[in-house]
Amino acid sequence: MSPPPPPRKRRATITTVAEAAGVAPSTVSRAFSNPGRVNHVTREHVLEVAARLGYSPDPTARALGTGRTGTVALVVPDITNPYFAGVVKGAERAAAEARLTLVIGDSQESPAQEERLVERLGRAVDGFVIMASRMPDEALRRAAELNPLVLVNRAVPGLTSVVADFASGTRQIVTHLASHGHRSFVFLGGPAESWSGAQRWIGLRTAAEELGLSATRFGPYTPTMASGPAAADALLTSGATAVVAHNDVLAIGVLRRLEERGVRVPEQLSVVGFDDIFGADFCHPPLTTLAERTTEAGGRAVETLAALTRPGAVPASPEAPPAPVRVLPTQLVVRHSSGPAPRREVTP
Amino acid sequence: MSPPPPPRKRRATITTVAEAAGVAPSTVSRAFSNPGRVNHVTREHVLEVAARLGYSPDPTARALGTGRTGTVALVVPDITNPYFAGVVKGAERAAAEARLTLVIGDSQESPAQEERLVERLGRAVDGFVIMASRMPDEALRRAAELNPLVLVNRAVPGLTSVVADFASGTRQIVTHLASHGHRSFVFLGGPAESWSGAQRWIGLRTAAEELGLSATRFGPYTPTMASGPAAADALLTSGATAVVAHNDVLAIGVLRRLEERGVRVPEQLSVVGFDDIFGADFCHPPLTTLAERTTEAGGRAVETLAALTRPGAVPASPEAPPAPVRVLPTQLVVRHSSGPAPRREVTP
DNA sequence: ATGAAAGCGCTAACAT
DNA sequence: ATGTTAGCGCTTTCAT
Repeated sequence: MSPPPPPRKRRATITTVAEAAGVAPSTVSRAFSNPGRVNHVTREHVLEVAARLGYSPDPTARALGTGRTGTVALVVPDITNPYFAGVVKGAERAAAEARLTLVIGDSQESPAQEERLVERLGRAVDGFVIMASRMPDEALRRAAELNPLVLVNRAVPGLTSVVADFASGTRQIVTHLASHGHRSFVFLGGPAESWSGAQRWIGLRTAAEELGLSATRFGPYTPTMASGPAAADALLTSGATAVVAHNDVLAIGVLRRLEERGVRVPEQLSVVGFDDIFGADFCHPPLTTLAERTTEAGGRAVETLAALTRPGAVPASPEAPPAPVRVLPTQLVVRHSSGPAPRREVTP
Repeated sequence: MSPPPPPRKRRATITTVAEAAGVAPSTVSRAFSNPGRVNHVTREHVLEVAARLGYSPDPTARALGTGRTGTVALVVPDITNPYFAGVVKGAERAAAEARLTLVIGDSQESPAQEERLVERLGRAVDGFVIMASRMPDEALRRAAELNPLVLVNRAVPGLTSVVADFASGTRQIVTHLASHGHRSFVFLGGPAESWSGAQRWIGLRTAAEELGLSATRFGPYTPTMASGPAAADALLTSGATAVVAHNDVLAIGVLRRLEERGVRVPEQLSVVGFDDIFGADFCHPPLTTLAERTTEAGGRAVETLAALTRPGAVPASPEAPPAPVRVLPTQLVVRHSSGPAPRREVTP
């Protein structure tokens, strides 16, 4: 009944290798981390012995001395959300290029869990890229004092970040709707802690005002498909002709519910999402949505982080210049979930 | 132009705290990791000082001594594949229950990258759960000698694992097809290194034989939507009436291509997938697919791992009993992508 | 109950 | 070019 005990082997250490090779531990160390400062032939020899013993340097022990681990962490609010796939891919590519190991942490949409993760991983990694952080500004600033850190889709004064151009994106959405004769729309809001959610709403409202539409916010809703029915039902009582959802998974959940309830999209109701996730192009009908350059965002974020963690970088400087925030373009992908506003019954 | 230097703060160490609290470092250590072996009031005091200084023990340094880090790694072949979402969720729940931190590594479908990851993370975590490993048996065995390790959807003699019941699952699929009058089907194979891919094909072929159908394998195909067109086109030339794809994302890719080419599903062709991923229920038509208990698999895997990594566990025992493999049931979810075989032109 | 000291695996001066 | 030594932050005997 007890788990089987596969025999565990003791790993070779630098001392083991040193003895077996007849050299000092420091020579072994150099052979691995400072080639060029050791004779070529002894290096060969050491490496060979090490290989035979199955030795490889312990990054943990190394880190204790140097403070550098060669690992960076990407933390996301919900790895289950296909939205983050692009960020992960981009981050992986950039990490590989910078010869960094990437680990992923999932905060499960919980600010507390996110803090715990950052706290816990802080000593084990060289830095963080935090995607769509739910942590309060203050906590983020504190974290940034302990570890290099770059934010994606979250801006905090003083911290470096890469964000999508929501101002432009939301304007594209509202313009699209207006051009189809919609006079108003409702926004299905996401989590209260979501910075990008806030940006989306601000942008939407501003654009609506400029274009003379009226905008109403519903929610907040958890951005999962399971929230679709509640959101859709709320929507239906409002008589809206168009709806913009916090993100695509919520939008798809809404779409499903509308279909269940016999509401035709886009004939009776237009729906627009954010993110252009896996599935947005094959749901029914295919979803009009604002696409971000997530892969690029992930890549740029770890590139920036890599620069921040490179040896020479970042001695404590009291008078730091404002951290740069890099803005990435967004693009509205028009599919079939949005179209002309339904005609009103007008008495002639 | 250079990245902004946010001033970095030095973390408090056990010594800092000891001095500030007027006790020895060992007392601080005990206050954190061995309460009960320190006077209650001094403990309170130490903890308070530590909090004031923002101190928390460095898991890395701790690991150097104890060999335990409180972290486990989940490695997956492609975090981008929605299939893994369930495993991740289950693993997270179980990790939280066992008070373990979970990090995720993505091997990007590369056996080499997977090995590198395991090698690199080996010292930084207490153990691994490796999902759908692409590594050769031998490499896996070697890894298991260095770290506790449990496999998901991969069986290697001697190693502990949790796997889906593909024998039953594939029989369900073939029975479903046979009951609809299909006399043959083609299997769109996945990556050559995929153990579960192999199991799927073996099961399919066996069941087909028993039920008197004929089965043909195509591929291998990369299990992404991008492979859909090639797979679908190959399929079309074969005149098959039914197709079983390596997984859902490939199946959905095929579905899209078929729609493009005007092939009606399921009237002209039935398609079945594996995994029941996000999207399988809202693609067009909704996909018939074999559902696994991925969340349970992820949960059980880290539970098992947690048991394996618990202090007392697993001293090197030479004569280990065969490791248990736990089999989880599978269930065919019939949706609208599969149905009766098209009638053949039969001359009477 | 607490302190002192050794050591975990490695790197980085400092010697030689 | 290589060996010696002193830590890195923590846990853990062993004393007291």
